[in-house]
Amino acid sequence: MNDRRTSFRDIKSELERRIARRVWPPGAIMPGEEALAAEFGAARATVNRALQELARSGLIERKRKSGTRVALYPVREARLAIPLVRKEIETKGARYAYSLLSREIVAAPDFLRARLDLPETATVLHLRCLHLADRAPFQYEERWINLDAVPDAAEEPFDETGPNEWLVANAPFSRAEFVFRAARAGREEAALLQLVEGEAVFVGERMTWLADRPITFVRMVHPPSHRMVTEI
Amino acid sequence: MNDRRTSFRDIKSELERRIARRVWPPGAIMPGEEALAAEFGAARATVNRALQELARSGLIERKRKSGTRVALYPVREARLAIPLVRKEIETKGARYAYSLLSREIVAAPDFLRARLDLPETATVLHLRCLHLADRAPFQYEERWINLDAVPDAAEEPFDETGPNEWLVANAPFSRAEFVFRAARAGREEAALLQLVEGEAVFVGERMTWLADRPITFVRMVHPPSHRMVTEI
DNA sequence: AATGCTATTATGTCTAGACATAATGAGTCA
DNA sequence: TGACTCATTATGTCTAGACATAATAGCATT
Repeated sequence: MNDRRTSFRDIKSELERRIARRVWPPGAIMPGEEALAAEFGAARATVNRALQELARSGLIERKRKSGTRVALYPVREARLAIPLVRKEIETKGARYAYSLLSREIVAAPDFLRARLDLPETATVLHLRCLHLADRAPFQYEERWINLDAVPDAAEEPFDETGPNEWLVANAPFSRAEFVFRAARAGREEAALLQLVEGEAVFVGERMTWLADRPITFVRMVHPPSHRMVTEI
Repeated sequence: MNDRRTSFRDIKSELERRIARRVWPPGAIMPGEEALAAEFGAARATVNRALQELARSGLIERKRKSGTRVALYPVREARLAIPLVRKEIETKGARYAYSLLSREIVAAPDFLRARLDLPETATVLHLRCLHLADRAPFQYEERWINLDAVPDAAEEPFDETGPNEWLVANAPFSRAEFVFRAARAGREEAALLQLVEGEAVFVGERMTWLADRPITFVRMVHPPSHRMVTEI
């Protein structure tokens, strides 16, 4: 028999169970790390790790001196995987195709400078692409790449593979910000996605930074049939 | 002078910086924990924590025996916080208001039986509510609660506070599925959200289960000004 | 009553050392 | 050649003890 030591996972799931069974109802203060460590026969650091993970997932709230309490309104977190468009399409069993619509190096437009906090002198690579699934338009991508941060991008044609694939392999990021919203298709978007103008489109925007240097901003427009799905 | 010890945060950001500067390009193997610990003059556990956090954020990949390498195709996961509508509105500094539009107990409609995998005999509580931020419509909520799983809900009037607040405190869930999409506002939705019919709305749908028992299905409709924001 | 100091307390983080475990590769045997 | 065993190695986790830090409560002072 392998009597393993109690792991932080065991402690974590036992605490989860107790919270679910309302041994500690929402808002209640839980025992301190010291007490839990004694109960589980583990070191305080082990209990600490379990509690920190629970706090990160939003189930409990911790404050120095005050102690640890079960969250009153647990902010549940869904993990939203952000795959490459190509992978996303291939996962659905459809054939992926890509086409580059335009490519130009320009001074950063005002809205972009504001969004990414770029200097006046910044030049960017502006790309417009279309991603298709089984010949049907799947995503219209409009992207700006900060050439000060990623000068190599200026040498890339991006005519065979999309800029996301290249960036993923060549310009890692440490921070990203996502915005999702609904909008009406403009004339150009509608034409590209084969929609009626004014149709509802699902828009995702992403900004990425690497150690506070802005890397890229991308707008991804999907037809209304698109579903963004996730689960806990 | 207080020459503080090097923290796992310092190590983490220094490693991030080096990855950014391509000291270790994507795919490259980084030094082992032991070596990094020696370099930074810290304990291995401290380096370990920094590396684990970087791995969790997707920037690096770790494997026993093989070592740690900079991710080639970082599969990034955004954490999507799903707060209570009320909290969401209050966080923005707006005044929250709620109103119940209708409440009835009915046999589960077909589409719902299919979505939640309910038996033919299932009865559900059907609620329609409106959430307002500073008197402006913020979210139209249409909800079905499985009364077989949550019988107490039948006793609740839901005229003062919304069903989500009650459920959060009274019916925990273990699994949830989310769908986000764009759609055009129907006549009723448009009227309630004070929009023109056919306007683009942001729709979120959520299904929850507790140990495989379906709890509730909710459709949340937002006006096009709505932004769902998250970051890594 | 209001303010400021101080002790207390629970969490946050670090260290040093240990054992656990997965993955690899080399060596052994049929 | 192929299957198996075993040593090696880097990460994964745990322990015990220590100091750091934020937040609080109580006390003293104004």
